[in-house]
Amino acid sequence: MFEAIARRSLSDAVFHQLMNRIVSDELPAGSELPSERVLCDMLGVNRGAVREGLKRLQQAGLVTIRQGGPTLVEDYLSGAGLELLPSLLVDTEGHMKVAVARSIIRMRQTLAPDIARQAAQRGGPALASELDKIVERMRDATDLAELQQMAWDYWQALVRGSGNIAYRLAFNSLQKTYRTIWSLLRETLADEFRDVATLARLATAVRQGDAEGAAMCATSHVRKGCAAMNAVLDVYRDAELKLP
Amino acid sequence: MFEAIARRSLSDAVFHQLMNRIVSDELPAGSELPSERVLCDMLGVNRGAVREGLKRLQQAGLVTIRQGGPTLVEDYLSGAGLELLPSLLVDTEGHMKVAVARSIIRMRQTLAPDIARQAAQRGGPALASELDKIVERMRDATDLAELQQMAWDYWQALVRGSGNIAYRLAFNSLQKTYRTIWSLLRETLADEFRDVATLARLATAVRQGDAEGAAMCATSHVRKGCAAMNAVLDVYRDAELKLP
DNA sequence: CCCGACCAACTGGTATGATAAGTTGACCTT
DNA sequence: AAGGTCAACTTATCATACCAGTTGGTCGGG
Repeated sequence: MFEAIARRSLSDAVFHQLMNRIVSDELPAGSELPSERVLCDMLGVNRGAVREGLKRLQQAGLVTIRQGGPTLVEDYLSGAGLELLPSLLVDTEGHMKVAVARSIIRMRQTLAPDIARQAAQRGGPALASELDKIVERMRDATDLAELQQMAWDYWQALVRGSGNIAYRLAFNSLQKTYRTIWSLLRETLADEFRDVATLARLATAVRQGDAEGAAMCATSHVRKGCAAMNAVLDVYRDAELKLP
Repeated sequence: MFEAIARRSLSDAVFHQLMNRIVSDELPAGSELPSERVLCDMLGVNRGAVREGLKRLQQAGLVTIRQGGPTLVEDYLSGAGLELLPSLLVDTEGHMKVAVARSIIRMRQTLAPDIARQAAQRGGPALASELDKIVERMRDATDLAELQQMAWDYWQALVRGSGNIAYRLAFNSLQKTYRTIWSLLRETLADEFRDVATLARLATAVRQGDAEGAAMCATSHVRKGCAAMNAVLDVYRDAELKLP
C-alpha cells in the first residue's frame, strides 16, 4: 500500500546525474569534466559531495581522475562492469532500451542451464529439499506478485546451491537490473512463473544428481519466459519501451 | 623493465582495507562498523577520506549506511556484483582462492560458445575481417606474452561483435579479474593461446554466419585452456595457491 | 636553435572546524 | 501499556584552509 520515501544523498545525486549524462552520450568518451570546484558551482553543492560522486564514477570505470589534470570520461562499454546494467536498461525518462533487454534475456538463457547443471552436481539433497519447499509454496500461491517473488527465490537458491561464486555475483547484478522493471516482468513472464511443474522436475533432478536432466529442465523453463519477453520486445523493434 | 610507481589515495586505501576485511570475514555480515569519527582516529586519516571509502563500499553493496545509525556490513555474496570478483580471487597476501578460480573458468566455458554464436549471427564480414587480422598477427607472434594479449584482443573483438551488452559488461568484469593473475595464466593457458587454427576456423564461421559452427569452435578452443587450468588447480585441491 | 631549470596557475588530495538532520533508547507522562 | 519528550548518539552537509602533483609557459645557458 505505502512505499518507503526515497531519500538520496547529494553525492548520490551527483553520481547519478553524471552517470546518466555519460551513458546517454551527453558526456561522450574522451571529453573532459569540469574541475571539482567548477562542478560545485554548477551543481550547487559542496566539494565533498562532488568528490564522493566522482570517486564512485571512477570505481564504476566511467571516468579516470588524475591529480593536476582534468577528469576524463571513459568509454563505459569498455570500462564498466555488469553493475552498470540497471542504468543502461532504463534511462532517466523511464524508457527501456530494447537492445539491452534482449542482451539480458540471452544471458539468462545461456547461464540458466549451467547453473542448474552445477547445482545438480553439487547441491545434494539439502538443496533439493529447499527447492521442493519453495515449489510447494508456489503451488499454493494465488497472487501473481507472490509467485514472481517465489520464482526468484527458487533461482536464488539454485544459484547458491551451485557453489559457483561467479554465477552468484552475476546473479546479484542481474537481480538489481530485474528490479528496475519488476512490474513489467510480472505480466510478461506470468506463464513462466506458473510453470511450477518444470521447477518441481528440476528439484527432483537436483536430488538425483542428474546434471543433464536439470540443465534440460532449466532450458525448457526459461525458454517460455524468454520467448514471451522477446515477443513483447518485437513490437517495439529497436525502439524504446515506455515503462508504466 | 621499469614499472610505474603505484600511488593510491587515502580513500582508496580506506576502501580496500575495509573491503578486504569484509571479504575475509574479519568483518562478518551483520556486524557494525565504527562511526566515521572513530574510524578517522583508528585509520589516522581525515573524515573526507573515510566517507569516500564508505560511500564506495556502499556502492559495491558491501555495507549499508544509515544516517543516525551505525553502518552495517552486508553479506557480500548476496549484495555484491561481478565487479567484486578480482578481490575475491586473490586475497591480501597474494593467495589465489581455488574455488573462485574454478567458478570463473566455468563461467567462461559457458559463455564463450554463445558469445561466438551471437557474433556469427550479428557480426558479419566486418567482424570476420577484424578477427582474421588478429589471427594473422598471432601467427607471426614469437613472444608468449604478445600472444596472450592478442588472444585477449580476439575475444574482446568477438564480444564487441556479438552486440550483446550484457556479455560485454560481464567480459569487462572478467578482464579485470584475469589481469590480477595475468602472468599465471600466461603459462597455464599457453596451449590455448597457440591454438590459433581454431580461432581462424571461428573467424571463418563468423564470416559465413554459421552460428553453430562458431559455437563449436569456441567450445573446443576454450576447453583446452579450461582443462589446463583445472589440472593446475587440482594440485591445490580446495587450498590456496601462492602467486609469484 | 635546443635543452633544461624555473615558476605561476591550474588540477585533485587532505585536513579541520562547525552546523544540520536523522536514529535510537531511556524516561516520563497519561 | 501507549505515546510523547528529550538527550546522546549517528551520518550529512558545508566552508575554508592548505598540501601536492601536472601543465604550460618563460627564461637563460649551452
